[in-house]
Amino acid sequence: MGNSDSDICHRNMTSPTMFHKRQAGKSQTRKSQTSALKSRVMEVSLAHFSDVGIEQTNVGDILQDADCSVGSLYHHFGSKEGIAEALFVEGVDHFNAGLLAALLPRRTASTGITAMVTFCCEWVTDQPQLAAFLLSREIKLSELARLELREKDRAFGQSTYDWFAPHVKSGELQALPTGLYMPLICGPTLECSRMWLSGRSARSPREVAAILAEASWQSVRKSVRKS
Amino acid sequence: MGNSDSDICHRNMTSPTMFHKRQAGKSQTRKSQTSALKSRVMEVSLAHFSDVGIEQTNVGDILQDADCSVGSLYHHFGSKEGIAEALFVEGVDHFNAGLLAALLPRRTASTGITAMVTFCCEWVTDQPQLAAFLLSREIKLSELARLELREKDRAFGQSTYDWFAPHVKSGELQALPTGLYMPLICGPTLECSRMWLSGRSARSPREVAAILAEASWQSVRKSVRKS
DNA sequence: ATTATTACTAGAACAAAATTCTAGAATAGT
DNA sequence: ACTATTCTAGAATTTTGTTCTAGTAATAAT
Repeated sequence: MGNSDSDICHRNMTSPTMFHKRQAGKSQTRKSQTSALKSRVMEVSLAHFSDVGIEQTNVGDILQDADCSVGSLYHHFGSKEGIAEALFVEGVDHFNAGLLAALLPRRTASTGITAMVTFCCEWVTDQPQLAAFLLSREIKLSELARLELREKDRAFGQSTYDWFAPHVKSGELQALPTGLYMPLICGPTLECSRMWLSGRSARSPREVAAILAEASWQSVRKSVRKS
Repeated sequence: MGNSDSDICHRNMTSPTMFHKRQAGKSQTRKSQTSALKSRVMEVSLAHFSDVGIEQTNVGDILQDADCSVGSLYHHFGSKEGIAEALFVEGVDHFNAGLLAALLPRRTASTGITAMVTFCCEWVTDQPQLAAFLLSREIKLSELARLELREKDRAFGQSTYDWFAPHVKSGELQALPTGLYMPLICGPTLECSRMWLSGRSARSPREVAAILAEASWQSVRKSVRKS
């Protein structure tokens, strides 16, 4: 008798709605339900994406794990790639903001470089899933997102350069093409991160942060050397 | 009149063969036809993969561009990922071999490091498609290929370490955890490569090779400094 | 030389997965 | 109260990767 309600469902029932509200929850406002749904989808998707990649992740799993309907998902994100895109933009924002927050307060070149490298290492080690996803770069961004990202990138580059410039002028840092500071300072760290995230290395970025910071500093400082 | 042969084709024709031989070519040996087909598929696939990624590439396009049938493709590669896997292994072999060939003959630490960085820059600049594909790392390798790759990786790491060891002992290079030499030496270069390949930077790796080489050298040399 | 075996090619058929479509419910705006 | 908009739902469709069956060329075996 308990299963009566599933028995009476009509074959080929066309009306998709009857009693929804998957969340029996105490009728929160629709707005908050919606945003909860969106972040649930993003959270679940990130787990899948960073685990098996975007391609191997199937929408059905996301739907199930996030307890979301097809309609809702496509309404909010447009496509599977759309979810990836949202995650990507959010991740980049978070990382950039953190890095700037770590860098800008530093008053000397060497503490600034150290802060950058250390922040990278901490960030990657603390949120390996997001890091793996961002570094994987298997995302096909939409034209819109691409532009948005490029602008963010530009602004970020500008901010860091504004910090660098005085130290270059004062002779602490080498004068280099603008686009080379980031690769030189963060390149080794990112490479270590990739290796750790993909299991090719056992040492987490955090564990080697000090070495990386020192090496990066040596690579961009302007120094007088013996020999 | 010319189109008669397409008119007489039966509806629901079940026999798939009639007059094959897509290549009207002067009946080369089957063996060479086959290997030509395989490399055509790989070439075409690389172009697509590096352009839009593996996921976004669809098998139909590869089939068409390489003038290959579904059957042949799956006979030779097993799946879309199979093509990617073949490309990946081939690419890694080529890169590793080239790097070792550039490194091993060098007799001093500084010329060796310079040779490594320079080689990376040249290689990436010379074959941007393959480089972009290898660096994207969106390939889901089979268990078999994964093991094969890990072994190659190990052997490669060993070879480079054998070259480094004497220079570490002699005090020219810093003593570092084994896994850190590659990231420190090639990290900045790879980061620059990624930026150039994805259009975020205008300067090709080759153009900045000298700067990168010097910086990497400074980051791993053992030096006595003023200040 | 003839037959058996194997490697390869071909494309229709199939299956699985992404996305669209239709429609109803909740909310906001007037 | 009514209209417009946003959101949810899932069936229906489309797209796309892969399998299957069948045939051909080349090679090995007898």
